[in-house]
Amino acid sequence: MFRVTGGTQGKERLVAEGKAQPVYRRIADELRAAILDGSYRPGDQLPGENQLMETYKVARATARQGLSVLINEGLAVPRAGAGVFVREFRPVIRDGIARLGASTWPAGRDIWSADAASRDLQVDQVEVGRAQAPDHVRALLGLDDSATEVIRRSRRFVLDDKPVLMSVSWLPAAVAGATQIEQPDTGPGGTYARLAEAGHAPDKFREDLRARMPLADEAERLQLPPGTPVVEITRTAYTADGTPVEVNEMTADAGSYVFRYEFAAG
Amino acid sequence: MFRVTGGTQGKERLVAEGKAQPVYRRIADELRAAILDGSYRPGDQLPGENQLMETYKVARATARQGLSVLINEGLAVPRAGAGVFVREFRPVIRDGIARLGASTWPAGRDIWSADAASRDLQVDQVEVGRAQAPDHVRALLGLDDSATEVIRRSRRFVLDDKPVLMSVSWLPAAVAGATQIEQPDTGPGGTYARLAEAGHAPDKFREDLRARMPLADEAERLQLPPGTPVVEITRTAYTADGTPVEVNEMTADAGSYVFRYEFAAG
DNA sequence: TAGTGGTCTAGACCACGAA
DNA sequence: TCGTGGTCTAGACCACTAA
Repeated sequence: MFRVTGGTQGKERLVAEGKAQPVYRRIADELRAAILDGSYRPGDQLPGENQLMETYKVARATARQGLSVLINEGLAVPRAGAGVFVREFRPVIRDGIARLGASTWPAGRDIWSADAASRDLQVDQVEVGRAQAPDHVRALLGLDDSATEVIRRSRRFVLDDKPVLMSVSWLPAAVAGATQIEQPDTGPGGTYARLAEAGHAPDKFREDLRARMPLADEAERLQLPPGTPVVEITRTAYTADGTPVEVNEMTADAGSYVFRYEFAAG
Repeated sequence: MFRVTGGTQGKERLVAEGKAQPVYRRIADELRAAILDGSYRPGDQLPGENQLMETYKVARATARQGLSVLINEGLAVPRAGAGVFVREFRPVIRDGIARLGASTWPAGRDIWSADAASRDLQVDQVEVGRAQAPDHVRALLGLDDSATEVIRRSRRFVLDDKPVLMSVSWLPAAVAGATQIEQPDTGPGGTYARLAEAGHAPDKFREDLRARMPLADEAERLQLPPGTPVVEITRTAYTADGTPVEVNEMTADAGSYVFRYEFAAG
């Protein structure tokens, strides 16, 4: 053989195993197993590209591809210049239905260490003003073409110096115009208290949740490492007579949240 | 210059733009913009590796890396031997709270085309039997060390020939033993009807939702293309006196579901 | 300063899908 | 059969982090 550069070889071994497994998958599988069985704990440094090249006798790109599997699975996080580390997962619980007193519910130990109270939550990048409602918001608010002006409130939430959620809220100008909702600071009780004062008290809520991978700009604004999905929540508030008065679109770092809903049987 | 092989060059252009952007990101950005503005529609084929190599005068690996960005963002799906295509998104709505009659709620046009009724749902890979409860389930069920035996029911749901959800349910043997819950077919009304007959009617539910990337074996069982997160739902059912009687862990294809919760204000 | 990941080149062989 | 993506080699230069 006078082949000078690469090409795939060594399939014999793989075939002999009965399963044609690419090398990079074997690397990924072994690292994954070591992470899941606790050989590497959250925060630990994993073997890097150079070490994997030696251990498995592969080219840089192949070692890299093996690591990229774990990174895309969200099990590992790369830090340029430092190494690849096992991801840590410490979410906050977001209670979708706050009205149910905690006492109503059995204590039931939590899976997640919910020390939310002791954490530091900041609000950031506040933008408030009038705007035209985008199509899907217009549909949800039931606005006809003659009244598409809305109050738009955009904010970012930062937990312990890490951005965790972006929120954009739309309210019909006919409902929320000329109230404190048009100001960055909505005052005590927030938007819903102001809506109540204006005779549009929210009475029912709908939340639609969807998970997907972030676009590049979302990943940047939320400082998401690769392998981190976002949860998109579309919340619509209705008055007692069924009129929609607010649509709130939230984009949350999936690694920072557990979403909890509690409800009674029919 | 007599450099024979690679290395990074052409940074001049990038610096001139004021932002050092790697080539593969520029490729990804331009393709993404074309997808988002509708130049490519869901299902359309995108330019492949070979074409991108020509268009941008880059090596195969670089073109590939550009495409991988879109694939990991879930915007594109690769089909070996065929090409890379714009992803189609047609989720089903899962209603977390079924008790609220549809009539209670304003019609409010849906964002998602919810034609769930006309789709074909199959149940698959059913496994029913006795088992030891894993630690976190034991904690949620409040089992002490003397009574850790549970009924385990594992199933997979397939919608229109595409697996969309895996479900594993655990019930204390003391509660569900010697009932039809131990059989693959639980009979009319299902598990909850049998629990009610046995004097353990579920009265309250808690659902904890979390999104993450699938592990390799989950991606395989759910036939998930890369760039697709899963939603992990941990549902606990309690009787009226607060005793937990079931824990159901579900793993759903995030691309197939929108999760909906509706509730009233406090 | 030494080591890490990030980006890139220029090739190669393969299995698979569509025509 | 031909084009596609999937896997792999063997290099290179860079920016960044940590000691």
